[in-house]
Amino acid sequence: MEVLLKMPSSAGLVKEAMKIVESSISHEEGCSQEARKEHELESAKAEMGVVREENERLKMMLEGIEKDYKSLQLRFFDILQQSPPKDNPCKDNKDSSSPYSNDEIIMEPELVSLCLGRTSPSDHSNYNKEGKPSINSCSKRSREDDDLHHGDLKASLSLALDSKFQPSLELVSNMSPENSLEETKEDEAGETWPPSKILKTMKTGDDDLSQQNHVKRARVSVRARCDTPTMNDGCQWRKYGQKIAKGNPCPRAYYRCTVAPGCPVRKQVQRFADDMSILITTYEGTHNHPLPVSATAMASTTSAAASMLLSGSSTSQPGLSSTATSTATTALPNGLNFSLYDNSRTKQFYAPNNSSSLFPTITLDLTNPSSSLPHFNRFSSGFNTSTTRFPSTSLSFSSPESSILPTLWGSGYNGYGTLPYINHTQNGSLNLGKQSLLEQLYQPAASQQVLTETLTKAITSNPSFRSVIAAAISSMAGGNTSNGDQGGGGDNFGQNLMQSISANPLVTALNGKGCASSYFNGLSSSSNSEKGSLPFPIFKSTPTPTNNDKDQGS
DNA sequence: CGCCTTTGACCGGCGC
DNA sequence: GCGCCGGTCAAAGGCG
Repeated sequence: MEVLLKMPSSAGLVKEAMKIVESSISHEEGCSQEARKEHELESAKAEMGVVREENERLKMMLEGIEKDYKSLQLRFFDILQQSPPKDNPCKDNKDSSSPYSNDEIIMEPELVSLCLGRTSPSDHSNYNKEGKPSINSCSKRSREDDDLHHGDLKASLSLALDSKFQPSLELVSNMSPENSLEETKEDEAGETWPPSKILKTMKTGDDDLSQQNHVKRARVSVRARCDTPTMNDGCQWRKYGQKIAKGNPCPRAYYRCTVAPGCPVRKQVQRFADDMSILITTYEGTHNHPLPVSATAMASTTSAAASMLLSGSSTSQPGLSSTATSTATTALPNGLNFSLYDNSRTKQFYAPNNSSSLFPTITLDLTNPSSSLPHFNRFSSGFNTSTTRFPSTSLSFSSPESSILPTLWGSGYNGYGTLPYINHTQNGSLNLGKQSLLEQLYQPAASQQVLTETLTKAITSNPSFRSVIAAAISSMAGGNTSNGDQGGGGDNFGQNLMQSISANPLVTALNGKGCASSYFNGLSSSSNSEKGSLPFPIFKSTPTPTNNDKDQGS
């Protein structure tokens, strides 16, 4: 639009120049060097003609751009008008003829569900004595959201940084609660993972609810190298069972969140059969209580991954699920690769066990492929991938070359250099090849431009990818100044994200230093209320001298 | 004493 | 209908 303002002024300058030239012509009549002057005049006129032509071309271009802009603007408003606010499931839950109706809402590709484990104590008031969400609070919150956002396709990522520089992480997704898959699960069924006895009553009472509950039991499986029985993800867990699963000599342990009574979140921990050093932790459900700071990062990541999974499982994303070829790899700038796998053809995904195939499962592979796992395909061996009722998705952030963020990911088990390695193989696969996204995020400012373009492409190409990026960034940054601006439209999400990244003083400091670990080290030494633990203790596995299978938060 | 783990039993889903 | 398997329960015992 700057050009638009300048163009008329430039045209005016041309006219004034013409006047000056003409006046000079009349003024200099009768001079002795008339021929020379005329020559100059001719050349000046020719020059003016060229400028005029160029001016006309620019005007034409400007008009075209203006037309395109207006048409796009009109289309944008049309889209906004054609997508009215989604009804709250608390309002019309009984009206849903299909049990998947709410899923469709959740899986709206333009919506980024990042409502994760609750960190705000105020939210705790929304739950009743048993720690279960109350319907009233649900409807209340949804009403507030509706009033606030009027159903706009808005999403914003807010990284809150409190005064003590604690990594108080808050992911704000300013959609109505029904767009949060896990919140919906809790609100609808009252309990995400109801015991079998409760399920019995639910079956007799409301089949729709049970079906919805069944459908939405998305799981997030995290694979990480860990020499301890479990990963320390910040939450408190109580072991309630152990089983020998078929096809794996290592027993599978079942844990239940004990941070708050009645918390439906459970996790399964099992060693990878082919590589005992790899621990497979499968999370299911949503915490119905404020999470410890140390647990928010993992909750963010898993929740966002689950959101990505569900969004991809229902919406056919052109270029991802509908690719005719089994595999398509797109090389993006700065070494960022997108590998798209058609899961139904290549069976590239893997499931930790057979049971996971009963539910949509997303796998976050935090192992370093270069260390002991030469290729991702290795995971697919030994797993039953033939009878999956729900597609599985695996996400791996990989940086085989170097070990970045060792403090972040591998503080407890140094030397593993655990790196996120993304493969999205449910509908598509996201392979962050030589350089992981996170690594790029913390590169020096020299590649900032390329990074911006890369991120913009990635964000805009796959809406679900936004969730993962947001979670990853939030997991890394852990804190940021929140300007409270939640009015960013869905189209602006990527832009807002980039602005958040660039405006983030932490990232700025990182860019200045060019070293993430130094930043995190400094952060960890600056202030820490978590008993000396790092501010991002996800996947930190504290070496336990005993054989206890404890996985208590730090 | 309270919390935790262990472990066998039980239940439900699924395939044959 | 039966067996397999995953998931859960709950009693028993251990530990701080």
